[in-house]
Amino acid sequence: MTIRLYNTATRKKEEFIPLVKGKVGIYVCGVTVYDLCHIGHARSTIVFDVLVRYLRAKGFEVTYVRNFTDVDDKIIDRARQTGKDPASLAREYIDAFYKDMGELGVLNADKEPCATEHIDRMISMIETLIDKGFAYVEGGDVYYAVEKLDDYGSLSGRRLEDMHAGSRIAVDERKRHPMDFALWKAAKPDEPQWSSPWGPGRPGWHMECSVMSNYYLGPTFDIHGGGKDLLFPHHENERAQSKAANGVEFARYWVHNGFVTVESEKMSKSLGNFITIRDALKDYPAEVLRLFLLSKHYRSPLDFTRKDVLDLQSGLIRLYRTLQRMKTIVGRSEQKDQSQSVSLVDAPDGSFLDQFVRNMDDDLNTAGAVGLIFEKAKEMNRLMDRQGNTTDPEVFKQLKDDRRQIFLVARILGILQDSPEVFFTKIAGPARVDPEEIESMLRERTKARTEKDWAKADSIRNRLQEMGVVLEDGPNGTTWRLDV
RNA sequence: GGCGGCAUAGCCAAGUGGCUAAGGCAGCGGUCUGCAAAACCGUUAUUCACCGGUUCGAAUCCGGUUGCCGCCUCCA
Repeated sequence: MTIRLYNTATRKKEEFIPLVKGKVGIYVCGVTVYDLCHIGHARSTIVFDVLVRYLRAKGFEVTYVRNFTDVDDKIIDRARQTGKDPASLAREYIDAFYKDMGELGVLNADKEPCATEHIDRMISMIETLIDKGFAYVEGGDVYYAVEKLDDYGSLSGRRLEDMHAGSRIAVDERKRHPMDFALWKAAKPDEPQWSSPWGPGRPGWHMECSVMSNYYLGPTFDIHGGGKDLLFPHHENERAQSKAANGVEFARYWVHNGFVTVESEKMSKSLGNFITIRDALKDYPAEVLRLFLLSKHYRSPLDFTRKDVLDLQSGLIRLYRTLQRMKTIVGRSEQKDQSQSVSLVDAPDGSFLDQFVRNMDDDLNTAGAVGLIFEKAKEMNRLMDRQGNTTDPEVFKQLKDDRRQIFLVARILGILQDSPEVFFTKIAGPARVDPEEIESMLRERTKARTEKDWAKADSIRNRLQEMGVVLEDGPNGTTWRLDV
């Protein structure tokens, strides 16, 4: 069964057939490291994290490249404002990226290059472009001539004439065409700079991705990803540079994720509605955020509202309750043999795993996949309800098998990775209760209940409720948990 | 002005030509319980913004209308 991906270049869902059978090269535009990452960055990073996990689960050998843009106007500006050195500022936010994305369960890419590590190769590519007549030098700057590439604009579906007509931006008169863009920028005083055949300077933004993707994955590779906003001009220009320099096709499948809005408004510094991952993590456990970002199709816009996130949190709590219940009934899951006993590749038709694969194969329908997990959890609860106190080995086997399957798909989505206790603690916040005291109150209440002193039993329960403790009377006695 | 996308129940959200329109949240009724909690069962869209068209058959394809959004400038 093959994966179908929506290819922005053709505006269609297409069957994904890798260049080399069984192998996938994927390049995703990372972040410019001048500030903390926000939930929009989180969405993009998580979507491609899941894509890579899924490809691997399908048996592909994946080379995943995700870059850091560590030289750029914004970094230079921010460094100036804060009196920091641009390089150390970049380092600081690279560290912050790993910390924040790590908390969200994002795995590292195979290659995570910084632009500044590839300056020499960028210079070489610019030289090639000049030699081939696709670029020209003006003073210490080098520009790419968009008119020289016959299909410039085809990736983003634009025509040069249309853009020309709508453009109201002051055009640098050194450019031969208004849409020409800088490959190399002459250095201004006090800016990071590297020597080049055109004098000291730094590369234009698009160069790094052309060079690094080609360097790690070859001139033609399988998947290029990034946020929708990067389609133009960034990806269009990347593609133009590489195609012109290498004379072959660049990325074969272009995958773009949609934007995150906050309470129906685009995140922007001026509106003050920028939500950093760090701030979001103060309000919600990482998995709630992760699941929320995967609960809508990756290409659709996603509105981040408190109500919707909390609604989803309620759902995740229910999944964890099911897992906790499983633990008390059939015991802990055995991590080791999980991967051997269940597999994505030979799932029987119509089975849970088969349905999961069908959803994910269809342009990474994580929302549909999440729905399946809820259905499976309900099925497990039903089994546990029906079984009650008995210990039917058949039921045990079924439950364990169900749990293995849930964990298999949850690992691909990167959820349900906490133990239920840890998860509930994250939601309830740091414990303010003394377990000893609760146990003692519980004993008192149990005594009252055996004496059918309901008034006393209920008053104890109410007191515990006020302490944030919820009781559950079951056939095997009373258990307590933090109210979430 | 150019390009693109989206409109599915109270809210969020799958489904893109044909079984009874997934799932979650919230609500209501029920089972269980001394009462709760949790879980489960039932229930909440004869209908998928609106109007036409294609088809034996459309939420799903085509045309139009309305509304919302994104990109065209740094942006995940």
